[in-house]
Amino acid sequence: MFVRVNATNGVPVYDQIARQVKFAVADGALTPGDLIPSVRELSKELAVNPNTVARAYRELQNDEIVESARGVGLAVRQGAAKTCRAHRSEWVRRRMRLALEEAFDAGLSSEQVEKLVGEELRKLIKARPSELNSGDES
Amino acid sequence: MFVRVNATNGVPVYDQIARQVKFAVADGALTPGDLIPSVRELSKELAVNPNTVARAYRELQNDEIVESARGVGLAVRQGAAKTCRAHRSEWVRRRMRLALEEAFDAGLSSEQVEKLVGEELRKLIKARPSELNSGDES
Amino acid sequence: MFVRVNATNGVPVYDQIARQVKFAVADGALTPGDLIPSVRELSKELAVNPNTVARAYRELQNDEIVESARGVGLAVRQGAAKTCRAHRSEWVRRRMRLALEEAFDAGLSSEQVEKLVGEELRKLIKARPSELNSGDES
Amino acid sequence: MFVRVNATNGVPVYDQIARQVKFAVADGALTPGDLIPSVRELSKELAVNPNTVARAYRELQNDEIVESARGVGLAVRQGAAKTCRAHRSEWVRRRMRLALEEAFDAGLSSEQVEKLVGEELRKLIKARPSELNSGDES
DNA sequence: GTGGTCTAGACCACC
DNA sequence: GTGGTCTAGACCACG
Repeated sequence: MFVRVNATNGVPVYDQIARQVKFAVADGALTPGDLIPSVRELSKELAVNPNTVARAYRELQNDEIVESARGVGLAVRQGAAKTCRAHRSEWVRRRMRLALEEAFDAGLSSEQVEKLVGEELRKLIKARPSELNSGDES
Repeated sequence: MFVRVNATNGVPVYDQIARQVKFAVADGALTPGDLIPSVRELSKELAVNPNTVARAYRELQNDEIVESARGVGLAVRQGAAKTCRAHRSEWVRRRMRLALEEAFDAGLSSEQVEKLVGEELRKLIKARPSELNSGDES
Repeated sequence: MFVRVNATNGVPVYDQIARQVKFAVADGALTPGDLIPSVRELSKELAVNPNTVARAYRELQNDEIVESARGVGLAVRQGAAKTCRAHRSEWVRRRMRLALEEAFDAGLSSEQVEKLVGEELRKLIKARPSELNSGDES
Repeated sequence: MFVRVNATNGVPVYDQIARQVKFAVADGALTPGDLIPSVRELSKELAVNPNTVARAYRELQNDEIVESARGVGLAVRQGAAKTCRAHRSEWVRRRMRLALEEAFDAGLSSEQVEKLVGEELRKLIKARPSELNSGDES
């Protein structure tokens, strides 16, 4: 299954779920017409309350990623992949920009920031050598 | 004044205050013996609840950045600059690592992440040309 | 075929089916004695659960629009046209009144409502020039 | 108070609340900077569960009508009036268009629809003579 | 079986 | 005091 939640990192569980579904769509792991796991199923699998999953799914409907197929379940909408890639891109960019701004606000020079980013990036690439290439950004 | 807070960005106000004081010390804008603004003064200036400022100052005392000069106020401690630079460095690194990890978790390839970071970094450097060089990192 | 359903617009599918059969009778597209499509036939054509069609047909029997012709199917009853026209009229009126009430509840003035209704009405008439005149209202 | 809910008309309570707050902003009854009633307060007044109010308020935040002032409450955002008038207008229009489309789909001629709308409109205006003029539509 | 709404109540962080 | 998150469980309409 494509969803994994961490209940202890402060990020709301419903948010983690919604985001991971979006990323799965962005990657093509879910394609238009696919049904996403039922609320009850996923809530059992993740051992969280069904309402929490329902809340994540509600957000996916608000964002027009998914639509309700009456009495059947929730299906990925046409064109969702594009939306999801855009969301993902935007989201990652925003997080990155925030981190960089914080570094500058902390009083570091651009050289210091550049050096620090490079170091952390290299560490992470070394730690995750097996990254599969995924959907390109819009 | 060296403190500016944003009440609507989700970051706790007391946290913003404490951090900015630390950064001011790291930069040498505050040096050992300097008094930091009184709780009432700063709370008035920032239009913030005095309890919030008090909480920030409590954290600064816990972290041994400032100490109470009885009857006078709170003064920056000897050796605080070193501590603050270490805090700053550690904090910025952690934030950066988190942002990068999130980017990978979102399914981006290392090339995509590298490109994106570079873009955002260049944007920010252009937007803030007047960065003063500040204390080097431990 | 005179029935078309939209599974994603929130209106119950069985309701859409029942109503459209009634409207067909009101218009004279179905006349007393005509057999309506079998449950299995219609369910296959609409790609809908047979239970859903069955439920629609049950309502039509309750409303005395159709009756079971044993071993043959369901047939439009004598006098059904009059009933259907009445249902149609009542239903349309109720929907219209609700929409208008909502507009007032939203805080619009009667002038604003009048203007808005006129605009939408003109748009629709332009978009559907080929309306056939149908049964007059009771 | 500017909110009144009807728990028996099928429309979700949280939806009624969110919409009525929007309409209050559209009308200028709430202006930017105003705090909307606290979750607990409104839930007590309407005798509904606090979570239900919270859900309505969450939607208002998603729609950028309102923003959280940390520890203080939810405040109407700058520019919300414009957004709210647009939402209101769009919403009323959509409801009206649906009702009119339904009338045509039911097989009525444009003359019949026009007549029917006129009748219902006159009835309602007579029943609500004291409509105050409110914010114009964008 | 599916999702949707609502209630009741706990716990948290923040001001 | 404020909102935010999560749990637990009930009830409903739909297929």
